[in-house]
Amino acid sequence: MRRDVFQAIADPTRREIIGLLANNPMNLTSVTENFNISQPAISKHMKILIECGLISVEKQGRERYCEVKLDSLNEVEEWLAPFRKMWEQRFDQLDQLLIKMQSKSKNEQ
Amino acid sequence: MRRDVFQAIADPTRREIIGLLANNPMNLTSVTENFNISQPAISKHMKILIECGLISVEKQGRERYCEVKLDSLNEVEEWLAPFRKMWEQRFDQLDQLLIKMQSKSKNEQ
DNA sequence: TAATTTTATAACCGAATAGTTATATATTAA
DNA sequence: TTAATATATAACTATTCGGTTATAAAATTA
Repeated sequence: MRRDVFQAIADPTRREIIGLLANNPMNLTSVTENFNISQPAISKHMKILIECGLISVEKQGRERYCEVKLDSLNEVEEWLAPFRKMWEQRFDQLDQLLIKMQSKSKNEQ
Repeated sequence: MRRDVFQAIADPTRREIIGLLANNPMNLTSVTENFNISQPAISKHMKILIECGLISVEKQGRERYCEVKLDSLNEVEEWLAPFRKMWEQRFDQLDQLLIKMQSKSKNEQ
């Protein structure tokens, strides 16, 4: 079973759970109340999120408080970084081209 | 069938394909040579990548030249952005705490 | 102690995923 | 024209995914 951050955030419900918990940590029942799926389904999503370090759980009596571990998203961040750099570079090149074209048209006036 | 960028980059082979093509565009056969899976398997991955705008294909004779569309990764970037912000904020708070603690220990000397 | 609440787990189901092999269809080269 | 090359597609398979219901276990409340 592949179990990594990329696979974890592929599911829209899990992305929502992350967003929900980033704002305020809460227990599993509260998380469940925010969705139209059963508690076991949420438990399963949680298991995946926990297994790849996206969420941590603290036992408090019979409840389990769930919290997002934001730094675990770093793996995605790092994969994305070089592409963002290339993308920005392209924009810079486009900018320079536009500047060149503008100064050229000025000279022609 | 869900088909979005998050699901597309969930597969490690597809992430590799994106990385490969970001460096230099190439045809499907060349992409295939970089992996230990069959040509139809690569074709299927390509279909998914094309369908969610991560890759564009240009027909050139019997070959198909494949190119990454970097801006399509923006969806991931945008989802990640607020979390990165929160994450940085936490570091800032930690920094401020450390500064406070340092100045306090200085006063105590 | 009995009832309630919170969570986990088992067993199941249909659909999706990631691969395979075989084959068809263009296009190019001999 | 025939052979070779590049790609697409069909049919199949095993596994995973995302959900369900039923039930168990642990902790809390009445």
